[in-house]
Amino acid sequence: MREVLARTAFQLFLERGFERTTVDDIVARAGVGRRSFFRYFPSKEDAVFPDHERCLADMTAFLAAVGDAEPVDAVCDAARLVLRMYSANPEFSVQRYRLTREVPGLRTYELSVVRRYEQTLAGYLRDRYGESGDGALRAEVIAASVVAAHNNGLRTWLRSGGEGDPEAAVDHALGLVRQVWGSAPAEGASPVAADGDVVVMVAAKGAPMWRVVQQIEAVIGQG
Amino acid sequence: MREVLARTAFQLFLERGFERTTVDDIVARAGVGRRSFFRYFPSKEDAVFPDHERCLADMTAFLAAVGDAEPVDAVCDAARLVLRMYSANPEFSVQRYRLTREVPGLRTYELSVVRRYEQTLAGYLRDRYGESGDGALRAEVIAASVVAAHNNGLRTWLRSGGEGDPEAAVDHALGLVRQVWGSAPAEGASPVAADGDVVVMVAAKGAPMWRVVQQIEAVIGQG
DNA sequence: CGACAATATGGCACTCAGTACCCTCTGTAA
DNA sequence: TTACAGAGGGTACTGAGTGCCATATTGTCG
Repeated sequence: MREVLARTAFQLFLERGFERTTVDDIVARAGVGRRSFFRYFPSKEDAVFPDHERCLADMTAFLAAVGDAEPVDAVCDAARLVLRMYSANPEFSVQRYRLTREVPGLRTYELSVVRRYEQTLAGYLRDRYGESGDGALRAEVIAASVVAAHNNGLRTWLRSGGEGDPEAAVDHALGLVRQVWGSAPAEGASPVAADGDVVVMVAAKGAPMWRVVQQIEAVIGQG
Repeated sequence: MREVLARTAFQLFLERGFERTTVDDIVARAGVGRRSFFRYFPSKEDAVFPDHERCLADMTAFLAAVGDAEPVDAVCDAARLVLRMYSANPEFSVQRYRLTREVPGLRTYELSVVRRYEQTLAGYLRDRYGESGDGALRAEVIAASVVAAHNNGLRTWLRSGGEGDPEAAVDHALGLVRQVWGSAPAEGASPVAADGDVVVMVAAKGAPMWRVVQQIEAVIGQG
């Protein structure tokens, strides 16, 4: 029933546009009562994103289950759950993308959903980094970076109409974040230095010690 | 008139809460017609953030005026414009912060405003970095990082009730971003290397050339 | 001074999202 | 059969936001 409503609503949104479709239109075509619509969807916008609640729960569960993996890697993997939700239904995702671009109300709604993902990631990182010092700051900045990178890759794929490999675009985008935040095997290079490699470390004077240590560990494979 | 409405509305929001205050309540107390309210504010939420449009325009103008400054520094400075708007009215900003935290509708609205700042910054960075390669990706990730760092510093100050120096918190937060993204005079270090300084740069093997160059330029002062 | 245009404001009626409350139907257990 | 529970339907209401038109108010020209 919930799915019937979501499907009917989406179809009408594509036909007449989001704002020119009333809830009465939806329930009329679906053959149910108006009250039932709001039982399944708290708002008209929710019918456009019927699967984000589940995905958010999946992400929370995923982060609760990852053990002592590198934190940045963990949140990158968590972000990939969202990508998979999109890539599971390419046609739907592309149509929804186009719809969302055009409707301010849907853009705003999507923002609030994205924000919840970001806060989920930030909460995990805060736990890992600790509240002391700049832990919370790092957590929030990294979470924002991961979300921005993920969305960049995702949108690249969506704009292409769902052609090609979405994982590749997102992996590449997340690679930049992992690289910058120190958990990074840079593309084209082996993740650890082999014996005899000449490793030149470059850092700004006064770079914080945790970053220096993190970089070194990443290169010599002690991370 | 616009300011009278904003002031009256905010006062009522503090007294009765946002949702329990109707537009009719506002215009009744302000002594104007209901229609006039929506002439000045497209929505009830807008009355809570009456100065963001101007600030957004200021940011756009600022970015259009900065010359060939280091891009990350430029967007950090642009973000500080927002901070200054908040710190210009500490009492109001703190009250609004508390109000916004409690009202989902206001949180969502604020998100959409923050997003516009982020897109303004990203647009500037895109121009600077160029569309080719990962320019757009870097622009979006850096913009998201700057916004996240700024908001972290800002919220730290707002949570403290407006005590202390907001600039310090935001400078510190933005310092992390500038540091990570390569335009960084790390705290406590001189921004450029002096003659005879021993500068050891540390980078992962295979790090992209633009980052290495950027780091070097930042340290030896050619950027 | 008066006519007049332009802009600002108020009033009214309407659409529509979202909510509260209550009703009906259907299936199940005793 | 009654008793009950839970899903769905109907009705009426609040309140945001819009369109349209009437009414000041202001400024300018003759």
